Amino acid sequence: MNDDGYDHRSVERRYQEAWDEADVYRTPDDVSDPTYVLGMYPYPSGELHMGHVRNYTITDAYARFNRMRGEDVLHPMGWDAFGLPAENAAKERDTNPRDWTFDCIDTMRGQMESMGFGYDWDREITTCTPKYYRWNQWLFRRLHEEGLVEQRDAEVNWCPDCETVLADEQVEGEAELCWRCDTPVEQRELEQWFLKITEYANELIDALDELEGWPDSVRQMQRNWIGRQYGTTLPFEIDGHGTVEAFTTRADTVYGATFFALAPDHPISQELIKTDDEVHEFVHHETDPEGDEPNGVRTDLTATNPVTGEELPVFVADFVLSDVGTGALMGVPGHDDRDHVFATKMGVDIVPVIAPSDEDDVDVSESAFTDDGVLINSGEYSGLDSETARKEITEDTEGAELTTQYRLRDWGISRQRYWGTPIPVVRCSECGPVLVPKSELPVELPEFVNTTGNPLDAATDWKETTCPKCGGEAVRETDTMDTFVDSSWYFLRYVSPELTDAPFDLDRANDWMPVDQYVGGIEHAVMHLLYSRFITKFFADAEGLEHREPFTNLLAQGMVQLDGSKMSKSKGNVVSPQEIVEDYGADTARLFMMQAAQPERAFDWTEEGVRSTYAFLTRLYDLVESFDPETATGEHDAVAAYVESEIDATIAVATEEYESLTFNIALREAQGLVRTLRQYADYTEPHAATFQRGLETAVLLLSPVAPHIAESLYDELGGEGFVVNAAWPESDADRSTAEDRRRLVENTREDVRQIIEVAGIDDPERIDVVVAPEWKYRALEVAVESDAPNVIGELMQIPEIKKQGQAAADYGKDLQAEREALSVGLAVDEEYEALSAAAWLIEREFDAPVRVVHAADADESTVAKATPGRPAIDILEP
RNA sequence: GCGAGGGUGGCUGAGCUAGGCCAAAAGCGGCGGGCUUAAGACCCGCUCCCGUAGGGGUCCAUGGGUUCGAAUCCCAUCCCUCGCACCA
Repeated sequence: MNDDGYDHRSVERRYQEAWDEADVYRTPDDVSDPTYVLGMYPYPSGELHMGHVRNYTITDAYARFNRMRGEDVLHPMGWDAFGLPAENAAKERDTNPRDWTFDCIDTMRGQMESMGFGYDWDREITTCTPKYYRWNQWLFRRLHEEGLVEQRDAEVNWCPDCETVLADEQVEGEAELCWRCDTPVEQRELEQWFLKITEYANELIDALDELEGWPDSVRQMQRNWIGRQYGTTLPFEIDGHGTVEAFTTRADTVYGATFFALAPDHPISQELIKTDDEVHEFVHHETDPEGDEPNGVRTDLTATNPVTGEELPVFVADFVLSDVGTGALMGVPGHDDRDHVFATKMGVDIVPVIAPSDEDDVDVSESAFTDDGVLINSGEYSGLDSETARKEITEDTEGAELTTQYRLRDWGISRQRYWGTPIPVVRCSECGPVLVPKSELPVELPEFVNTTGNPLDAATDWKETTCPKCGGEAVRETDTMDTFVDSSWYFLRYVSPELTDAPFDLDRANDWMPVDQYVGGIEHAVMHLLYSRFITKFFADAEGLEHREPFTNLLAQGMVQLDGSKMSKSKGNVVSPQEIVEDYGADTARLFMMQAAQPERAFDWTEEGVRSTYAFLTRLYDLVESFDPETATGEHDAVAAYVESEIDATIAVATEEYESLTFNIALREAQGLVRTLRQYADYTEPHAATFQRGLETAVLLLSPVAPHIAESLYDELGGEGFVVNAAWPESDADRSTAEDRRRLVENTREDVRQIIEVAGIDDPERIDVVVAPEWKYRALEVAVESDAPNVIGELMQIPEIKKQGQAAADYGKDLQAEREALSVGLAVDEEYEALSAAAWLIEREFDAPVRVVHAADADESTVAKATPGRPAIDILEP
């Protein structure tokens, strides 16, 4: 298909084999503190898609860059191999999840290899193997030992299509759809195993502040998810039903409480159903928690306000949620929007108790005033500001307590599916649930049975066992773990994937962790990343891991789109990586993706972009091929000096950009260098050593992203060994000086063009570029440093300047006028040199000889116009 | 509603966390030129307005402010994207 381009197929195959043979991506166990670069491991669907390619190209390029800079690098890959799709696929294809999964893994590993991703495959992990998941079971035991596992009946999210429970995090949007299959989620009451992530809620939220290597958006999402709120629990007496605690963040508004409300499934509501027909009617028929309107029914009960002693009417209301706060609340219609709506609807009093300030009156008849302010109508507390009042009211009130509430719930990990880690518990009629002893781990999955329910229920031989405690008859727990348990610690397993007596080697993990750069999709902002942080903290507390956070730097990579929308099978707008590799090669695909946009931004895949990237690689290939140092007999002239300075500038910029993972900018530089080299060869006979260095530099700078062709060209240029192991090019160029030089050259060329155009010069005979006299640089320096009100006086103190007479006075006036904007740029010699080196560009463009001259060698009226950073230009017409 | 991030020249999109080097990078598209039998590719320019020597004008969502000076800082408004949401 692309017969015009270089032969990517043979190049890529050759080096993939060579790397493999030389084992170049291996990270030996004895290296010390390698740079740990990790992409989120994939679910082995059997098909590598563009999102994967982008994700793993980022980590691969970064890993290669670090390796070339002499770092030891840990860059492993594995498989998030448990999960429901395997069960569905097995049913469809009449096979079993294990065979299907391993087939998929083999296919995907092959696809990754064809992309040239450099992984240490000796560290590959596969979560569906007993040697991995036994450590999930071990982890479950350890969590249990530390009191962080709990079994309880719970109202759970149930996906009828997946036939399993979902964590809150796995239910999406207002419509409450399953994150995997978009089926509306139902509620069910089931006995569930929970991991008490809430015990870590405070640290999980507080430590976010220190995670400076994470995007703000992700940190904010986690903060929201954890949802910490400081407030007060107040005890309300309800006669005949005892004390009911109500949580409020606004204890300062307690004098404005005019009703009390209970959730429909609150125990008291449930009791009232039996005796109160209206409550029964409401709870069973009218309640509409999904609706926008708050609905409720008045009961015969009253609740005693613990601060004022007032009796408040008690309602059962559907906007009160049993899993928020205590499932009961005090209603303050004057200062809460929703309470206001409800009170208006039910005809409850609305009393203002907070005013914006001392003097202000507040009108709450139409809408609530929800800001903090000053208390009014609040007895002894009137006149206090909201914050103080909250504190005092809480302190003064018997039974009131400062309370912190979280939105975060414990992590329900029970899944009623086959293809997951069996929860290592046996249920004994005598002893209840008993943990499977450590010595009997792993509890391995039985053979798959194709059935409608949970295959583990159907596996009778497996299910029926004896109690480890009393030896009596017992059955195994048939629930398996959420696969997020697998991924909550897999990054630790890579450190010692074969270890048989612990999940990971502690000493090595202490040395190698945390992951220096983690890369993956934003969809894991809460779930996976929160669980991983939780489990890491647990390992720190329980197992002596010396790190409390797993990922130092996190990059959430953007989407790969087609025509502005996400690629997806359902939309049928998928570009297959395999086809691109076939047609253009992995290097083209990788380079195109990396240069198209910053890694965190979405970008559009375009056929045109791919073609032009391929054409670029082909041009580079041809340029290297056609270069013969023997026949390149050019001098080391001004042009060569220019090319050299460009090589150095390119290295300086590209290196910085690679460091910050802004590959797009680094690659633009590298591509710019190739263009410069082509122009060089086009314009004159190149100087062999300079040209050679330029080509080598371009190849090295491109190699992290386009490794195959880089190997081939590196070899062609006489490089030793693999480019993978080559040293990153060095330059002593300073980026800002390099940029000053480029700007000077660009501005000067621009000026020449403008003059020629505006003055209507058709065919210039000669172009003189005159650098400003040295004393002006000196004067500029003085002016920048001076804080005298008028710089001219100060300048005239300097003999060297003073003797310039009127010229000095004129320039001094200019400097004074622009006083605040002045800054020192290049020195006179640097300017002269930069311009001399770039003169050929002007010559070539206007086909006229260019002289770059010092002020001393030029005519006085011309020199007068030259200033530092802005040479005078004199164009001679025939 | 709450929170986060944004609104830049025909389009895409840098710069804006350290205000002056910003009429504002780069790419695309468009225009002109070179190369070529020709097309493509490639190379060189131009692409807000005015201007016969590098000048001037207007400009970075809108309106105000700070400053000698603002795309860059502050305030308000409008719009967009994302996350959370009857959260007490």
